[in-house]
Amino acid sequence: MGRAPCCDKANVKKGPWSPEEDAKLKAYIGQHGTGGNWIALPQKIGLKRCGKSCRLRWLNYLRPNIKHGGFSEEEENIICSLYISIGSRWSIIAAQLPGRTDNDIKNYWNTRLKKKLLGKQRREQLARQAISLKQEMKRESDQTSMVSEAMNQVPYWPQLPVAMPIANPSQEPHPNQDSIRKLLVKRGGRFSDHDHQQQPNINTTNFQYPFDLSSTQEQLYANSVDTIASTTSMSNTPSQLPNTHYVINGSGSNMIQGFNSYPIELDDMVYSIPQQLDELESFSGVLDNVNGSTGTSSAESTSWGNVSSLVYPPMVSNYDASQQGMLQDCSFRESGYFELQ
DNA sequence: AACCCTACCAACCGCAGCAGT
DNA sequence: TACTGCTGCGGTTGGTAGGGT
Repeated sequence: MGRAPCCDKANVKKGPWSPEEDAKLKAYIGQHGTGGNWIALPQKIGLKRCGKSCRLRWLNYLRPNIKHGGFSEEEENIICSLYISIGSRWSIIAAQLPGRTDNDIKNYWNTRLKKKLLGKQRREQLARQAISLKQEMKRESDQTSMVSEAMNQVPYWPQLPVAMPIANPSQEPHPNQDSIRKLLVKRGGRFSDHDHQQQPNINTTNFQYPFDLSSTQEQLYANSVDTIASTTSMSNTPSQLPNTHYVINGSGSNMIQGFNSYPIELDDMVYSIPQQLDELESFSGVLDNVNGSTGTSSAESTSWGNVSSLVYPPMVSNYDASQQGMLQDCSFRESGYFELQ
């Protein structure tokens, strides 16, 4: 029944790897590969390490052609675009960036990109608030003589949609669910029994990324954007904004789109993200909810088939929605999409 | 010089799905 | 069929370097 225990946890070394350990692991894998069994590997080499630890060390640090730090602007754009599109599926995002590991990208996002984007958003919102305050003061001074009339007016700040689950009217699987799933699987995702078998093999020295390593960063970026855009509902929902078109698809694809047919600059992206301020933080949370996932990881290992009938409209502050004139434009289409137009 | 704070990053941990027995 | 190990993934933690006071 079963197999031998993974490792004796009381007898394994933890913490930073020494150069000697690195050399041993690198030399062994370079010569023999991992043998498809990370658990047995440390014993073979004579390392007092857990197999998981060896695997992590190899994948994140010792593997050939690994790049550390120094993310380019193109790479930043790719990371942001994909994060907005698919959430914190770091392995899929990493598959788009040659030499980058999911851990590296995750760290880079958490320590820099997230702050960069949030900071940008906050500055932008403050600027908008200042303008609005000015307008409001002007409006009030204009209206001091019309107080009684104003009492009968429609409230200035209209009621906005709130983040409540809304039943998907159609209950039908989204037609693009399959293509999206295929894309993510192709990128190395894990979404179903069938999909799992198609994961790229990363366990030997002849590891290859699932894309053309000769591609330039620009091509990679364009490919990532175009591929995802082409697999989703761009064609039947033309963009109304100059840069982007966002759809929270509640009928199964659990995609939030932020793509058009040309690259989105980081700055543009900040302005076109529909949610305000902390919404960026909760992007993955929204995805979690849509996925029905209750764990800490965002949609980790969630089957697309589980996604069913919940639609979470983006939360937009009354203030910002009013400023942007978006209220009347927020609508549910018959198809079950919620759109910001 | 000493302390504190912040940012960064390597590594660990727990979970989920698959596979072997 | 049930149990349990293996693998991969994403979230989190802890050590450390660097800057400020």
